[in-house]
Amino acid sequence: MISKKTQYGLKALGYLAAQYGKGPVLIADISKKKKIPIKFLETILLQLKQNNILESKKGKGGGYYMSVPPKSIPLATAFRIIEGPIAMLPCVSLNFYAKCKDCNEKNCGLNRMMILTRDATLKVLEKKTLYDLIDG
Amino acid sequence: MISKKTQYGLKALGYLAAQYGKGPVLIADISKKKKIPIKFLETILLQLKQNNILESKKGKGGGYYMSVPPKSIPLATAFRIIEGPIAMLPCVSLNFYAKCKDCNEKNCGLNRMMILTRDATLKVLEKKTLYDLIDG
DNA sequence: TTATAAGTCTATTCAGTTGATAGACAAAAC
DNA sequence: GTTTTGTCTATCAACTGAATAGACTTATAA
Repeated sequence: MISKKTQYGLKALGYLAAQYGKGPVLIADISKKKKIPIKFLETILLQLKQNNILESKKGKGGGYYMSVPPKSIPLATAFRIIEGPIAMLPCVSLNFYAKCKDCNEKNCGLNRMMILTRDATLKVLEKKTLYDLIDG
Repeated sequence: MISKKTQYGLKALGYLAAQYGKGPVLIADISKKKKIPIKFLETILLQLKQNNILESKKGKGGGYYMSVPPKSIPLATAFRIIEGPIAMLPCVSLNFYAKCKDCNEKNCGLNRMMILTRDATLKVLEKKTLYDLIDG
């Protein structure tokens, strides 16, 4: 199960993907349309900006927007920024790897299975993009 | 990321799968070999027993054991008992479904993507079994 | 140049879950 | 009937998730 934060973040990205090319969108607008607590949403959008998924403009007429085509950003990229690892265990994570204490990975049955599921999930998340999050 | 509990539980099952047919195995033995805190392990094994994945015998010569071939139990079954849902969101879960408040599922881009990843994961976890958790 | 509209940052809160431990209890074997 | 083993209840600290409040900064436009 992913966190509410990730769920909110991906929903917001889907909304911004749909508005791509139409200029900045207010946080308050996203919050209202996607039913996301506004203060919570603020922190998520900021994090996405700091990781170059979004850009923003302050002041009147400001807001958040995508500066590259939604199709150019895989879901996996956004997912890793908001949620973190895609893998089910640190010892099979590509981007957040951590060694498994008390366990020889080369020999571990669980490790083998978790690699299989990781690859299956990754195949989807690497191929699909923010464009695919658009409703309808 | 799955919980330590699930990680411990699956490791224990791999160990018991390897001992299939050899009689009861002590909790203390599993704990020692798999480096799992014994009291924590107790609760996990009990839960697996209550869900018919394991059987147990009290008293001298007792312990936990599998009463059906490890190959007959898909990983998905054990996973759902210990961890819960396999899907990333309640609104795409087959066994733990919950409606998505404030969101029309038929229309939701995120919903569509999460179904794809769920199916990819499920394909592995339904096909592989406790037998595949055996080390080596 | 000032009023206002927006995003940015810090900090705090509260609830729930995770991971773990202690100790009493119950049943089976010898 | 004593020892060995699993079962149950209770409790705990630590962490994380989700959310909120409020002060601060920057940009626009009148």
